[in-house]
Amino acid sequence: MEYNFNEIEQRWQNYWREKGVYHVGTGDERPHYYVLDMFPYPSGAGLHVGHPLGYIASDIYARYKRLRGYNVLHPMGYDAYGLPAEQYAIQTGQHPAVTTERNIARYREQLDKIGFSFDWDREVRTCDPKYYKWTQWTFLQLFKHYYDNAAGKAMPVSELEKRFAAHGSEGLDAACTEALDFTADEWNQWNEARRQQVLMNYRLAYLADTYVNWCAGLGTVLANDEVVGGLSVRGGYPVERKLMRQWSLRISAYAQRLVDGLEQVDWTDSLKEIQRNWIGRSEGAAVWFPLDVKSNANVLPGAQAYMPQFDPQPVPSFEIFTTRPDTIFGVTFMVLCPEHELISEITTPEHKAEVEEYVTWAKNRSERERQAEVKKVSGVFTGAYAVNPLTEEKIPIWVSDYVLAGYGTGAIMAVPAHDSRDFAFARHFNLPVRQVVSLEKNVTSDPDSWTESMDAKTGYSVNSGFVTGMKVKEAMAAVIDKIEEMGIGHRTVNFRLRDAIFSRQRYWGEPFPIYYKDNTPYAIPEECLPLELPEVSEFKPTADGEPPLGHAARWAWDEKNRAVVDKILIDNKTVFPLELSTMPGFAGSSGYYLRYMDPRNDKSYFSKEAVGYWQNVDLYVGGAEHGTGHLIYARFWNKFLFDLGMAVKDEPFQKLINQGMIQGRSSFVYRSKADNNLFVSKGLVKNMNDVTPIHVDINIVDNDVLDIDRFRQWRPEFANARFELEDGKYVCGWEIEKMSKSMFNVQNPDDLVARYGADTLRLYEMFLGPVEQAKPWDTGGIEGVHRFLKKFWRLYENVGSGESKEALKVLHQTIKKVTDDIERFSFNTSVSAFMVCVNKLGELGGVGREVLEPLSVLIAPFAPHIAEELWHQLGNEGTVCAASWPECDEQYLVEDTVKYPVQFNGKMRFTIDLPADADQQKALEAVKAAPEAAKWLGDKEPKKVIFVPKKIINIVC
RNA sequence: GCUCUGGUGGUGGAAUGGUAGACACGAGGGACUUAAAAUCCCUUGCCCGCAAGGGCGUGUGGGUUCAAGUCCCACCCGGAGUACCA
Repeated sequence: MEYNFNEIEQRWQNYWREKGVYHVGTGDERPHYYVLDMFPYPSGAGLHVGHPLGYIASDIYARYKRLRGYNVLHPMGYDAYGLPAEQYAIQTGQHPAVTTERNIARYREQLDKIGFSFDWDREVRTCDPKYYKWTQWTFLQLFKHYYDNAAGKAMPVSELEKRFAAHGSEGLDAACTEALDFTADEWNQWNEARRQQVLMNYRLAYLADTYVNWCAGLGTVLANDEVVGGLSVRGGYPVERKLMRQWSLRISAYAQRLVDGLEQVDWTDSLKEIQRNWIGRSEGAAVWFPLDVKSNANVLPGAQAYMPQFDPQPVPSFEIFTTRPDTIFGVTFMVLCPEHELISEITTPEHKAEVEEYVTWAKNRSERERQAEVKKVSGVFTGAYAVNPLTEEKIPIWVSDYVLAGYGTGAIMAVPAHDSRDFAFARHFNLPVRQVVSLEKNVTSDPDSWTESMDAKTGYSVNSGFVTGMKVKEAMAAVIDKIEEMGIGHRTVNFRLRDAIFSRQRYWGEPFPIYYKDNTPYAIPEECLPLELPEVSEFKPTADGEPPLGHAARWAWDEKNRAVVDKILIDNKTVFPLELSTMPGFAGSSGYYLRYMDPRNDKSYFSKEAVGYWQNVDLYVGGAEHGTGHLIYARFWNKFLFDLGMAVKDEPFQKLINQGMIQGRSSFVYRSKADNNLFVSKGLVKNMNDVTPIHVDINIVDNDVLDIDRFRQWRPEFANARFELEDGKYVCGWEIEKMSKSMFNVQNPDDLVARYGADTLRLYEMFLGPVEQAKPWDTGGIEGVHRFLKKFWRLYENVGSGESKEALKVLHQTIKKVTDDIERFSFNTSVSAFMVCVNKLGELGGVGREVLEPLSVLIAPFAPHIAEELWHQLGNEGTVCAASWPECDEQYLVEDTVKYPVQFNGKMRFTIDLPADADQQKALEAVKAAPEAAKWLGDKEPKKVIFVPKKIINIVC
């Protein structure tokens, strides 16, 4: 009987569905294991062969774990909110819910054909109100909590209010936008609006005027990870910085825990490194530099006079951050960012015009312009001076856009000798450079002769007052001690990680459960969730620039009746306007893994029992491109829920594997430049400058040979094409590129499933190479895998009787190899192991069921359909999915003799067979007796003999 | 620039200090067939040689070791992340 994959796969997919074979229950006595894929955004283009790669790998692992006796949670769902559906809606008027629904149906159809073991009863969709109820709920908890640094966790804002009423801000160590200092009396006298304003300074979800990435092309603000090189990741539109009132998540409060948590998880070093870089922790000092308010700074009394907290009439000062406090004696100028509020206060009249012009110019530059011109030095002198608190020198204050508003305090002390950016600036404006660090003790050179700064973090301090002669590290500590003693600064840590901007001026996202009384945001009661996305007449922004929700007629909150009502009823007494922004894509994807544990719960996000049983994700599989977005946000979200006592593990994803991208393999034809209708076969192209390479659809190319007839039909302009052939064929060139429609190199999994079957596709995707590695898709090789499955099938056509020691040995070798390979996620080598096994068993012939039955279980994770079919043909009932993983029995692997490679001076010369228990002496005798040995050993005596049992013999002579 | 990766036949890749190139594709040759498909067999890293055999080979140059694709040092090239983060 032929291997009829279409019929077999259809039959068993139906069976699995009807019997609910993949349905997972929570809480049985089996050990638990949670295998998760990053859920897809259902795009209109459907899946290409790159998408299922990770799903296949995780499916193999999930099935394997199940066969090993685990209760395996393996869910799937959709990240269904997002920009493409909405852009499409703007263009066509088609409601995004409709296109999303349609795309999901298509995805599901494609996924179903591949035979995954997902428990679809647990499916979630981020755009489903039953799901986003909990996204909104979590947002409200973030709104109602602040981060207490002393407690090291999130605490209720209600506690904060009590604290303020009793003690004011005293003794509070909390994450905040701005350090505030007030007494209980002050707090108690403030009105509601003022208090709310103060509380907003601490909330983990807060509304504030912040510089945001404004993307006019998309009509929305974007988070940092959604902008690359000054362009939006989606759509590639330019992004500019703009001061806007936006919701943000105070993710920076968790920066330290996000760094620390990386120690506990089993991720690749490169991904951990990406996250560490993104979080960007750096240790250093915050130092207050006083302004030179009197003109003769050089004769001012001691620096103590400037101590802001002790001076009865504090000298105006500003705070800088430095990672090199040891270089404070080398400061020759200060730089403020163009956004710094001090600029307008300190700029002297004669510099005012120039400074204002520069600041305006700098602020209006697009992010892209600024980044493109990073090498160009620009800046302007304010006319004002600061005083170096340690040297009492007068130091000019400049403004430049190389100092960024968002990092540290937006102000720096410039040490041009030891910072390359300061150096470039100093050279450009002819400012002094003073060496304060040298590699060797007391050895200095003239900085005027330098062509670059000396940024090394090793060496010794020079020209540096009381730290001269100390090692850099000691000098750092000494300077910090000194400034702490003087009360003008302290040791501190800065993070590059910014708070996540959480508002989007878009329609297709979760509405904020927030309404406004007198411009002050208030939470909708949790019992009233979900706040459902309203219908709108248009998906574009409104005429007066409001987000699309501004078009919604029914979008106001009736506080008394606790209901959404018509906007015209707004009276700002009991009916108030609702927030018009929606949440970003990462909102819905940040906690979905927890919801899968208990997806139909309408009382809470997930039950205590469910999370207590499943704990966290054991294995998470997805793309490395989420390193700075989703994987940071989800860890933050989880840590917050952990603080609330909901999540039971501090880290959500224990082990994480990044599947590599599958690249496209594009095919090219070469059109002659001299004759526009002539196409030259690759081998006949003498000079690539004479031809134009043109992308050609990979579907009309087989094994690099072009199907000429189909090429002529492909596009009208090629209808009369002429060809210069080699050996009667037109040979195409190829190149590895991104898989994309425009390059005609997209391979769709459905076509391959129809031609070869899902099992072949699954095996081939794994056979291509290591899961983590990027690799090109080449359909050519799929034939080999398909042939293997046919051979595998044929083994079961004539089942032999009686035991064969040889066949059992092959089986157990394969069990061992495949088990090891799965454990280390080396699926490409397990496919080879199966091929080797089948080749050997094919040679032996007439293999019995004591081999074939375990073998069908062994291959079930990889090729579940054929495994199920053959398992049933052998007379088994039920499903192979619930069988037991075969154990390797070492007794079958014992060898009587071992083939030893024999080396002379480390070079392999020949092999000899020795009994398995041979020792070094026996081995040496055997080697000497071997006829080939004379040639290498001659009459010399071996100087040394290395004998590694069962491995190798090496003779040194 | 910094950080992380990777560099092995015509191609994808294998080899957890111990026979480099498993397995597969492609290519060449053959069997079966009226023919095609399917299937099966042989050859296939490079160089010398009719052969037996030998030499050379894992980006480059050094080193450690009885033994290095694998470990160490320096460099070259590709890919990814990040980018004035003080």
